[in-house]
Amino acid sequence: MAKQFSETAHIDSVKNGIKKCFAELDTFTNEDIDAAVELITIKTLKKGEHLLREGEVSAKSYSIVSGCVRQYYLVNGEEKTTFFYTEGQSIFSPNSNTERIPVKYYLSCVEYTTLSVISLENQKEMYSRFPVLESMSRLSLQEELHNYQEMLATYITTSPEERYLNLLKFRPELLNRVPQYQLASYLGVTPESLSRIRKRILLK
Amino acid sequence: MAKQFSETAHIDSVKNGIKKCFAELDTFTNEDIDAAVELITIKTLKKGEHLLREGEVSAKSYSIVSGCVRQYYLVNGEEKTTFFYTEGQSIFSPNSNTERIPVKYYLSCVEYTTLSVISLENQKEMYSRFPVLESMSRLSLQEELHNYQEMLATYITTSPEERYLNLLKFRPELLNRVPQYQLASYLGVTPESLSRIRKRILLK
DNA sequence: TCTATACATTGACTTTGGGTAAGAAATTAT
DNA sequence: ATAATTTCTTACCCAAAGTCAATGTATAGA
Repeated sequence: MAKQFSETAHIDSVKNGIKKCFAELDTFTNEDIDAAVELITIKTLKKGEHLLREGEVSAKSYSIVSGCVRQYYLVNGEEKTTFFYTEGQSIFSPNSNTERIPVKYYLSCVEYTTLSVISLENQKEMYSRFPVLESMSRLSLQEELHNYQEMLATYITTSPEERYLNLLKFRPELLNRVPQYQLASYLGVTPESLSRIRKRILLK
Repeated sequence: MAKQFSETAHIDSVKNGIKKCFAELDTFTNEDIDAAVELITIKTLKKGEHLLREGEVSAKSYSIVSGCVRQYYLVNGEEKTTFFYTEGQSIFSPNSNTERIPVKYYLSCVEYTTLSVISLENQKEMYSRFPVLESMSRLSLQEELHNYQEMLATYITTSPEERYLNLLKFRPELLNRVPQYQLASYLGVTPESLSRIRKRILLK
């Protein structure tokens, strides 16, 4: 990823990828697809750059094409990580979007990240033009709610060590992509404790 | 709540209460309201009775009129409480409803509880007849998602003691309604630890 | 390539929570 | 009202996690 990497070429190829996704639904004509993709923009962010900061109002929905975005809160000077978004996951702040309420968290890139972005206005337009997409999004809203219900339940019912083992099982890629101190705060422990947990597990 | 308590009278008064709620929206005629309320049933449950058990498929949505419902998981013999629903809150299992997937948790009444119930079919009918209600429900779905995002974040970023203090601040009624061992598992600790936490706080 | 910085591990010590068991207090049922 | 049961508290000891400080190890920048 040095001299010969062209951002514009990258973005074009991403847009083509999205068109292919639409094509697979095969309810759309080519013109439909072009029109829909017109409503989307592609955004790339370098490692460490922020997508959103505490106090800002979100007026967009994102979907991760490649890379990793971390959600964290700043609680008296400390970053408390609450989520990692990776390929295929979408990011939106339900009530900030609809009610113009500032968010309380940060969204920061763990690595070079490519996102598809759609503004609220364009989203409305897209839904009114392609109602299928709206029902799809309602379904994914429901699924997302269900996911969060389960995540909360899992968090309440497990110890840090179990959470680390769950991470190993269900999102092993994260371990190689994310610095340990961020994983630690995601698991609800200090980096020192995570280090000890890892040691304990190795000894078994 | 003894001899002179009449269940049917209670249910009638609850239905009237609901009609008044609809009336306040004032987009409905009286016939509309009657028709809508026809689609709803009222259910009462005694303390300790279950609304839903692990393995069952939920085909209904509930809203608490009065009382308190506890959600818990059974993890190798232990009840792990993950939520308390009280007056005004609604209970539904997004993906069990739409995908017919069995739920993994229990819903049990902490005290005598009155619920309004609507089946999925009736819900569809209600939405097609009164589209306002559908957009309202989509909004509340979003809000619910936002709530869960915040709850997860809060849970990750706080200690059991802080969570207890938060409960004191934001849901103090729960402390008098819910037995401590259930609160304890909701806070992610044993009853003994909650007892110690309470003592520690008193000493400050 | 070397250096500065960030990140990870380890150790000593403190605090907090878990496990068990016993007894006190409060509820519930008879 | 009394007995039975459930719930809550306390005490003990142990394990796990927090804190602080020191030491390695990686990484990124100059």
